[in-house]
Amino acid sequence: MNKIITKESQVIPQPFNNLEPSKQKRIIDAALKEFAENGYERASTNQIVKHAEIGKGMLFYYFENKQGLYHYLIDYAISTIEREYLKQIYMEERDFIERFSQITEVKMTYHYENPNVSNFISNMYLDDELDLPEHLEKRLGEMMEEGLSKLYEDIDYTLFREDIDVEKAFQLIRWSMEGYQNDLLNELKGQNIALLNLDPYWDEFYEYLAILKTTFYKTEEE
Amino acid sequence: MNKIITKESQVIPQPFNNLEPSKQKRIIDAALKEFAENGYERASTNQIVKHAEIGKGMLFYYFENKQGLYHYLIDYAISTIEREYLKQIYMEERDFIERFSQITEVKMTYHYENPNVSNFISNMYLDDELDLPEHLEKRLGEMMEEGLSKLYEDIDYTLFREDIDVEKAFQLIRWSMEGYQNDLLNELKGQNIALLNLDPYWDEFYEYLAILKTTFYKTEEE
DNA sequence: ACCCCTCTTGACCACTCTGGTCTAAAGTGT
DNA sequence: ACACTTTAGACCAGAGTGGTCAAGAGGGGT
Repeated sequence: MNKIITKESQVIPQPFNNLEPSKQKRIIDAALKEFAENGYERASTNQIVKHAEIGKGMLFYYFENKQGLYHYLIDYAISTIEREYLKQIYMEERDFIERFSQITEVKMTYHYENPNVSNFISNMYLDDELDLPEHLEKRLGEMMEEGLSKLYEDIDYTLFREDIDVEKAFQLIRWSMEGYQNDLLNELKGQNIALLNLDPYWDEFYEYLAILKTTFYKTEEE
Repeated sequence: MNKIITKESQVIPQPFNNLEPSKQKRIIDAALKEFAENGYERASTNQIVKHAEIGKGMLFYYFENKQGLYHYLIDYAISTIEREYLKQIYMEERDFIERFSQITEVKMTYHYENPNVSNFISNMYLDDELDLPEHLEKRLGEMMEEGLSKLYEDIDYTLFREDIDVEKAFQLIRWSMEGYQNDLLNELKGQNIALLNLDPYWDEFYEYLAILKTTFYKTEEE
């Protein structure tokens, strides 16, 4: 017997956990990438073992089957996102634009340090017709909720000018920053980020933030 | 001989053009959808003939091969987009927010009346590793350029408040409206739009526009 | 020397699907 | 009756699928 069953009756692949971390990482990365690029159905276990540089048999020795691997990856992705992205957000900042700016920075950093996880999770949401076990659905829901609370909790409403609806202002600011982020990601796609100096983009980003503050916040004169 | 060669040495499928329009449409729609959902490589000609309700042989009687069909569809898509979307934009409106609002309306209408073309073209841009013949690349470029000029040409800069960079304001407004549009499309995805009353969403959209005007345009007091 | 257990490989399986061909027939016009 | 166009789908060779399994490698205990 080389699998143990936890209280949640979730199968933990023991031999896999005992692997040298570098090999573990190779497999996880290869799998995340394959699923991210192709979705669950079309992802090929043959491609995964090829890129992970392991024999075909090993994948099914470590994991029960393709679906088991996929569920493991979702679990893995949620854990790193919570640990390395959500937990990094500094909640003492009560200025909405500053808070969101910080979230954008953390998110971009995370995206470039874990591109496979990042792509895997966003494409997983697009994959229809896959039903996940309850405990994963639950964890995804919790992650979602935690993300939302990081965005909106404890925000100082009094900074906003009074002639506009604050909730709508939130959305407009969110769309603006996400739009900048998307355009940027698109522009830099395919380039090796390690060789790239992102500072000019951050400067540009801060200029946009300044405009958002000018337009959506109260003017400071008495 | 049932193909004719034009001056641009582009193959026009003559028997296909002589088809009853309803059958033509069935084939085009089935193909657009299959390519949109799967990308060029993974789109299946078997699925196309099945959904178009024609025999397998017919597809290769009408078109030289899979690639010929794909190129025909790109050409077709560009034509309808130019005719039914770009040409509908009213250029006399010099207020940027109003202009963009109008573009959003036309685009949404087009999207719901031609969802297959719309999805086909946007997913085509995501498809790497396909190189198109020069005349198609050229037409795509022209379409792009026409779209951009519809957005920015002849805009009245004097409406904007003077303490912000107008170019950056353009982007912020663009991201805001595109963000609203994306969120909405996402929310309504899968629902039958014919049965849906979109008016409340338009009302909400106009409220956002009002805020954008309040924040980015000059106040009218003397 | 031997056993036992874990770890590893890749050939192999039965199956599905691929783009494309081709034969044979049905329709159409004269 | 004949020529021509249009139609359907069985068929092809090849590639790829998730998953299995027999065979062996490595290492610790005796």
